[in-house]
Amino acid sequence: MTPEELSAAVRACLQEAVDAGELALPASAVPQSVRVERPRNRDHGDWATSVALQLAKPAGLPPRQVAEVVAGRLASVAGVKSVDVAGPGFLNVTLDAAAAGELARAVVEAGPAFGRTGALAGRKVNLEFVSANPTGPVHLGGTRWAAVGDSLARVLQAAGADVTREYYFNDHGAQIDRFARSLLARANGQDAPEDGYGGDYIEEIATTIVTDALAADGRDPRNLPEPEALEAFRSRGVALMFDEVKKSLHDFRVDFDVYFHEDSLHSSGAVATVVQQLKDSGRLFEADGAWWLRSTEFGDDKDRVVIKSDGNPAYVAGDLAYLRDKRARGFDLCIYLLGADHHGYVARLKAAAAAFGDDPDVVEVLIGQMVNLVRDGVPVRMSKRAGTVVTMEDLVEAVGVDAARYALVRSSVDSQIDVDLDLLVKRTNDNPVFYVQYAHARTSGVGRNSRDLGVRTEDGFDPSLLDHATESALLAAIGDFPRVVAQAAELREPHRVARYLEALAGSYHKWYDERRVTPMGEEAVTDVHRTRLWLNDATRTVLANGLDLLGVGAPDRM
RNA sequence: GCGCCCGUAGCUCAACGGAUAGAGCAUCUGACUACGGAUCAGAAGGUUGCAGGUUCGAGUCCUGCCGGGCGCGCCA
Repeated sequence: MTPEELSAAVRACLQEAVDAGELALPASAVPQSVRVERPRNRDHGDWATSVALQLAKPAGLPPRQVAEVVAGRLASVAGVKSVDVAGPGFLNVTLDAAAAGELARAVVEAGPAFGRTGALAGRKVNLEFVSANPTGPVHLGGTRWAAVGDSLARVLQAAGADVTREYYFNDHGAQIDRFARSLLARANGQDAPEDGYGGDYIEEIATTIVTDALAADGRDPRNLPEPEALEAFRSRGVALMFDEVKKSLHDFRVDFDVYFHEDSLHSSGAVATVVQQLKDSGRLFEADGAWWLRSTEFGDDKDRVVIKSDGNPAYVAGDLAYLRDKRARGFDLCIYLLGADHHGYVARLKAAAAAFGDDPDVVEVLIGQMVNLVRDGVPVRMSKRAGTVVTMEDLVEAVGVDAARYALVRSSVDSQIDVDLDLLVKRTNDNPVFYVQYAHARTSGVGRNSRDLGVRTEDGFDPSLLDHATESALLAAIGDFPRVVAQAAELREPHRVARYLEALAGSYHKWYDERRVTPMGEEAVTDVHRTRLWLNDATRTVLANGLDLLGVGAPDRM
């Protein structure tokens, strides 16, 4: 029996009780779906629901009395072993071992599909994340958003959404000009300008640009007149940096469906069109020589300049056109994953939607807190000047993709997290990813061993044999997976999957310690071995599906 | 000053408004002569920053403080 089936059974019992006049409840008070959860304390049964507590008030009865009514009916449902009313009115349900054990087969047969739901079916979602400026490599903060964003995309897809991963490439404006000037200066052996970029990578790119140009046609771009030289270094530099960023992301197993170039919004005239539309609809006003969007009408804390007094579009102009573009491409939900230093954008992006008469709820902004670099327990301020910037490549080189992704995705984005490179390099066991991966490797090993000794799942399955406490705990954990995934998708919190996997791995290790799958010596193969192998394989399926949602490998051996 | 996030075990972090607040690491004690000990069993460790409030029930919601982070450009 799956939790979904139990939930439906509880609801049916409620409905019956209402129909029979045992509960005086308005039809609207009967919940559409009853929440069934694993109790924290295993003594409280396999599953629990607090529905009686919630219905006590509308029913005008003490909660325990409501619970008794439901319990009486639920106890006779096939597969339910016992129902207890506990505490203030919780319903604690224990399933027949056989009914609970059926889950093992269902999971194995579902395979990679187990955990997928239709919770977000029909939603066309644009998920924008990382979107770092092409003026340098992806740093630690961007790495967090890469891990979280990609995992969130996978979780949303598992919930049935149609997801496009998108990267907004800010290849337009003053920052890029500074980048180009920095490259040119370095190519000429000069220091970077005061407001420029000075990392080693600038030197490398500058050198590459010159070398490539000389190899191509023998013309040194440094000898061009300054405007042309700047343009040469700008376009080549951005392209090289872009390639490097893409490569880092790819090596981190994060590939975007769309790399959107901000510059294209300006060169295509999209920005001009959008500005004209806003002028026509009276959403813009002129003051101090500039054109302003009256975004305060839509919840922003101040109005925003869209066209600067020098006639050039301000950054928001690109945001406006970009959101229009996303909507025109058919997305009904546009999620932005941004760092805490951008939280001021939330109101602005919502206003960008509202200014066009669009529903602000199509824009959803997730603000993630910063990543601190720590060395020996002391926070290190990341600074390009001091050479203390840690990049995505540094992190991967130090701990590997699996450990890096897992460490960054297992915490809520609301929490600031500390990354201590020295610690991660020294004691990688600190990372719970190995606990989870080891559990998967163990399921694989058990499968290999038992099959070598002739245990075949297809020869038998008797779920009533799964009667040990560690077995009901493991089955309950397995059964919880679809709910966890759906909840992670709904709340946009992929870290829940990681925490769930740690608990599942724990349940598996405890079971492994208590129950043996592989026959000993000349022992004959029986349904006990076969049935346990089903449970082993079911666990392996869920661990693999869960790790996949995090973009972390599920090794067969470690 | 205003806005957003955070404050939970020694450390890093969890916990749809639910029952005795949980994991990992660190500390201590046990378990390999048969599935890999990257494991398991157990101990210790907490006034969930403080003070009020909401209700059957608050780490979670509301108000006010205290502490930390990040923002508040005709920069991008």
